[in-house]
Amino acid sequence: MNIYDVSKKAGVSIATVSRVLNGSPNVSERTRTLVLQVMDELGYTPNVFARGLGLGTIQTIGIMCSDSSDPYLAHAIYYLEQGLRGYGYDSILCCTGSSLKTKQKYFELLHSKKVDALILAGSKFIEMNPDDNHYIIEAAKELPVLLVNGYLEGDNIYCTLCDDRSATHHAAGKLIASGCRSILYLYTSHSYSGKNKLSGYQDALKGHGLPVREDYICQCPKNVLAARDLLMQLHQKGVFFDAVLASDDTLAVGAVKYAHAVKRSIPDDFSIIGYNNSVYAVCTDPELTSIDSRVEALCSTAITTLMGVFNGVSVPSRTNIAADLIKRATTKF
Amino acid sequence: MNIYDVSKKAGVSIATVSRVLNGSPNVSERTRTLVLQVMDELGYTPNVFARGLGLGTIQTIGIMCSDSSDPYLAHAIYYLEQGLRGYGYDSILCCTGSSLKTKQKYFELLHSKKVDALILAGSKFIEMNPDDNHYIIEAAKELPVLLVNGYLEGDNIYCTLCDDRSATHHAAGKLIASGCRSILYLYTSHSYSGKNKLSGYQDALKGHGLPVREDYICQCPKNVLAARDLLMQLHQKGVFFDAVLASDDTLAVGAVKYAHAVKRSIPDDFSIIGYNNSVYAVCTDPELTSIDSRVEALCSTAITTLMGVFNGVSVPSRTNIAADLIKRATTKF
DNA sequence: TTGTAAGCGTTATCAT
DNA sequence: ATGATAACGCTTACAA
Repeated sequence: MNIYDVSKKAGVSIATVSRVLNGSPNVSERTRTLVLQVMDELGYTPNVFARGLGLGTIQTIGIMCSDSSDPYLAHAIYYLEQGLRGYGYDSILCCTGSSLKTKQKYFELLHSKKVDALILAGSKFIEMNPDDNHYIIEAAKELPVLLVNGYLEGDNIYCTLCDDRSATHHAAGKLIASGCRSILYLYTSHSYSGKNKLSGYQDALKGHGLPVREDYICQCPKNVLAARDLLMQLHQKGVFFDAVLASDDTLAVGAVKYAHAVKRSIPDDFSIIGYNNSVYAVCTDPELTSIDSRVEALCSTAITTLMGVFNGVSVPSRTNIAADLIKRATTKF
Repeated sequence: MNIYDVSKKAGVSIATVSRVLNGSPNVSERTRTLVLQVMDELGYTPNVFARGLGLGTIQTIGIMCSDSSDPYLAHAIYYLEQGLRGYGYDSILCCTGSSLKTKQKYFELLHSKKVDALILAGSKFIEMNPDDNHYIIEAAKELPVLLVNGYLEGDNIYCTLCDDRSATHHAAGKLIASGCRSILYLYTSHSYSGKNKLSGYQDALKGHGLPVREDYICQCPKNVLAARDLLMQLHQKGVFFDAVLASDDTLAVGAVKYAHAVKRSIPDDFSIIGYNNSVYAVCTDPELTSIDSRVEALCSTAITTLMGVFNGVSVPSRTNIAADLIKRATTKF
């Protein structure tokens, strides 16, 4: 079942069939309907490989993420896949893990599969050491690379990101304004966005004349119980804190559980702000105040940008989106 | 940069290059290393389309799921993608939503993309009306179809599923044994697995001589707050229940929040069991007792089965996996 | 408006 | 062990 079968049955040449297939205007209405009807009768579907061979493209975007089971990335994947499909593009997904080596390997793999563009979802793809990002810059010479919540400068590289720095700056400011003086900052990783979040927190403290104490900046695995236990330890060591600002809702949930365990009252003498405004934020009692990083907007902007690139429209190489602070019950404001 | 360039530079024919590419034994060691070296120098990568055209396959599996942002499915996608990649297969992902029409559309789409097999992840793909599943049976004539946690009988269709019926049967039994007499069953949808879960619950009640009351079987959107509010309403209406068995952890979290809101003590006068043993189970205080449906095992079994099919090995058309009951703090046992 | 024929880069089947 | 060459099914000049 191929284009020849259709052309034979319709009594036209394969070129005409191809034209119908590709919506060329140079086909008489009569022939077009005839061919379409024959296609339908035969249940014909064009062979994607042959088409890809001829066109050098296959309407497919490669999406890389470190871990599709992370709720933030899971949502991103959802929005990306849906959005791309709306433009007629398929998505091929790669979960890379977080080692640089595997990231590079999958990057090459997608590249060799001749995807039309590559979307790197999440802030995990940009390494601190600039040399380690070189492979991305190189590859961008051959296909557009989109970063969703990551930043890298380079030709044919487009970034859409949430203004994490302002978000934590604002959030920390609100905590301070509501009376908190010893705000613990909990984070999971030293990514690009991780760095920004941290600096927002630090600047807010400085801006209010509060000391930035290194021992109030704690790294923690992205895990509810790990966060709870970390806070318990700090508590037992006698470290005093009256608020937690977390780089992820998971950690903030851990903070709620810590407060329950040691019977501190939220938000009266202990405030908590999470990040991502995920379902987790609403699982706890009291429910979490959380920063909404607006994944959906991020993803749809990324896709709009990509389509612009495909259409030769001039698009910004970097788009910033402001975060929202969703107030719930773990803060006094 | 193609096979001709390599053949020219290596001074051999393209056939030889192709043989090297495909690891044919009919190549002298000298020629092989020479060709490999030239490939390396030229940075040659074979064109996937041409290859697909010739072979009719592209080492890619289509994965369909209703919503990749659902934690259960997100995990499934992760395990499937990783597992398939381990066998050298790419995954192309489709999030279908839950309407039959779009499911069919994406099914056709993946089919037309000539994926080597189709994996339907989650129980949302099997409709109650047998006619509506006909398209799957038809398509299975042309490529293997794998159901992860769904069941459909048909040629070239392979199912791996969690024994949901036994799981809820066992869980409800434990609740009854621990003194609960009015167990509310909360569920989200009438899928295949949904039906099984429900019947496990019903049989357990019957088995213990307890009445199965229709008004104790409640449908609820898969949403923490919706579940909480539903229980609040029931409570206000004066409906008495001393336990909730939920078809999803999300609903169980809602039950915890309900208990907090009306100040019922867990587990002393109110027990809760969730389903899926997701991160949600550990977000609440007290933490949820939950049924672990063992997605990872499900997915890896599905992949093993698929590879068996590809290799012409005889594989079971249906594999059942027993669930675990993870005891935490929302139950008395 | 339509048809012919030359690619596209592989794999596979012949010979040699 | 190696080389010619015919598929594979499509797109796209170029001709008509």
